[in-house]
Amino acid sequence: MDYKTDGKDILLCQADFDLDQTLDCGQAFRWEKTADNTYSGAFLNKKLDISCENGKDVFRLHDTTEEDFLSVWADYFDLATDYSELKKRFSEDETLSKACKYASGIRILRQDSWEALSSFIISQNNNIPRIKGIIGRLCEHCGGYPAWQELTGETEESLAYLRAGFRAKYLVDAVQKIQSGAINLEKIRSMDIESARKLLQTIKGVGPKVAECALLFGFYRTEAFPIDVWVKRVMANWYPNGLPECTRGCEGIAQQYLFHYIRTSEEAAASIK
DNA sequence: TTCCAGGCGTATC
DNA sequence: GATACGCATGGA
Repeated sequence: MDYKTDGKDILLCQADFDLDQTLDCGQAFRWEKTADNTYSGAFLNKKLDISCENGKDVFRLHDTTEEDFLSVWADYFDLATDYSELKKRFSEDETLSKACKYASGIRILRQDSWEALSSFIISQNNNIPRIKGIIGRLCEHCGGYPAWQELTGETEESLAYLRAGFRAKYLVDAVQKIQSGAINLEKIRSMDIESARKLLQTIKGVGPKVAECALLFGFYRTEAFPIDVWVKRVMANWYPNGLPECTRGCEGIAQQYLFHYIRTSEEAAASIK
């Protein structure tokens, strides 16, 4: 890892990292762009302002100790993974090659399991701006993203301020199942993926898609492959016979390039039905 | 006004 | 097991 500290900030030199593509691509919902090349956000109860210094590969993590950088942010931003190598693998496939070139700075964020699970419960049949709105109200009300322990005792009615609609009762059920011990997030971490999928789907409002998102973004199970309305279009248009071999074991990471590509690129939009 | 959004529960066959 | 439909909310 190529970085230095000046006693106040961390300066990180990092390839394959673009703030817009990573922090505003629908995998995490509480990073806010505060200026050109600058985002403000948080992981658990640690806040961070991060800016790109040269429009390319130099990043400033403001007011960050070396200890926090190494023990928290390096992991969160998945700095130990070689995305150049991954993209090289993916680029054996023609469409993936285009998707990786289109947004070459996407990384998977290693998020908190509860935040990812609850965020993607909120995400269902919803659009990204409104998901951010609901999560923003939740964080404002709780003074940061609430741990599940802080939500025990909440009801569909007491969560009305979120304006989350029918999803509020699903959050309540998730909290209750974790509180009762029926779901143990730490144990899910070490489960085989099929058992983890089944267990997560015992929560009301958690089906195949939300479970895959929780596993990919909250548990870093890179083989999890969330299929939403956009990825359905990806599969129907480009992979009617399934994903190519080169994605094996990292289907979820490939998915993030494809999701971003079909959702935002004009080139992709022009080539689909 | 109608349609849609990082879907899922339920009813019905 | 497959398919159809309703669902809260708010922006386009």
